[in-house]
Amino acid sequence: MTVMKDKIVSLADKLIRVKGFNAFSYKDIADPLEVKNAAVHYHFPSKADLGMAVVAGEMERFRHNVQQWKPLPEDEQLGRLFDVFRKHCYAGNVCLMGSLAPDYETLTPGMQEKVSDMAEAILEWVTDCLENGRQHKRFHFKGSAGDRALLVISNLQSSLLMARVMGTDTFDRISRQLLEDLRS
Amino acid sequence: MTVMKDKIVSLADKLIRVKGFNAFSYKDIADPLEVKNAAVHYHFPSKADLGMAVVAGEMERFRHNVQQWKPLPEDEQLGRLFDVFRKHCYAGNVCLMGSLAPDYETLTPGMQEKVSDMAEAILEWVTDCLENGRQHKRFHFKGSAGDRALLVISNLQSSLLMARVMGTDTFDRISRQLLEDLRS
DNA sequence: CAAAATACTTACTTACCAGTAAGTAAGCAA
DNA sequence: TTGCTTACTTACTGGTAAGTAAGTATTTTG
Repeated sequence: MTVMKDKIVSLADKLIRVKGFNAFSYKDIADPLEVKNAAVHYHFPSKADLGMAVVAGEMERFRHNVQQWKPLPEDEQLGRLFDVFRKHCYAGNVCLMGSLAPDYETLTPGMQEKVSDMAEAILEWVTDCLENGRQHKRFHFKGSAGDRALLVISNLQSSLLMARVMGTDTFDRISRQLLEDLRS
Repeated sequence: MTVMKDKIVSLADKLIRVKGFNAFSYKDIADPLEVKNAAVHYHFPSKADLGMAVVAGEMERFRHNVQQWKPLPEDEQLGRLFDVFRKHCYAGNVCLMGSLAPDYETLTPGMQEKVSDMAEAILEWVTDCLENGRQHKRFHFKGSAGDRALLVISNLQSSLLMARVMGTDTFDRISRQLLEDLRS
């Protein structure tokens, strides 16, 4: 990936999180980077190509993160995931899933697949994290790890959405509660 | 409200839930109703006016519902709220908050206020429901009722989003877990 | 050194969007 | 029956959207 390509994806990522996929245009990317919209089309012929690159970038960061967290105890691993979301909250972002899921029906099949893959990858990781954490007595919860993981992800996702509407402390109230529930 | 006005709001409601506020146009409303887009502008001069009418309609339904649920025990009242969301899930809808929150930064101040009011009204009701339910020993949970209510709402909201990406049973897995947690 | 690939710009197209101005048919009201 | 209101239609505007074709400067490569 070239420098410009990186800049475009990074800006698109921010725009998707702040304005939503259908509310930003190539102009919103071209202007700040001081190029013409055709330059953006050169790197990403269609908006769906750009969207898929953004999702792919997020997936790569996620995989890199969980790899680095591996030596940590499970409760701390999950805490790191919460930290990622907390940073997004303070930056005024929502998560990619939270932004793209409402627009899901308007996305190309290619993008839908990428979004769906992302959801499954995160769910799988949280499920394993919870399952292992329970075995090591670091987490305590009823029901299956998979169901509990859905609950955790769903909370992380919409706490960012609610924080946007009701203020940033909404995120902290939800995530604190959630972590406390799991630890006791 | 005239018949046509009702039809427009009802169609707009569906479009917001399925495609998102920024992804539907006046044409999407005018065509199925077999009128011209100017007719829609006649009833709702700007798209924000239409959006606010949709939110107001949802608020009215919500107020009407909770009024009707009042005689029920609190756990059943909350169950009814879950039923409303479940029906949306099966209809392929997300909730209004789930759809409008990601687009929040692109909304007019007037719409932002309506969305914010809606969020607070729902939070207030769920908080009271949980608080009263706990006093009557029908709910059991740690922490404040307000924080717990945030968790409940956040789960309802994003379970609809996740259901869209991962399939409808996602909603049931999350909501079942959530209700069981509260009852025991 | 020539050819080819890279990374754009210029200039454009097609399509759609929200919104509006002006007109009209039907109904009601004094 | 005249005037006013309601509920539209017709016809349009200005703006913006995604996307493209053709050209150009720069770098890379055989």
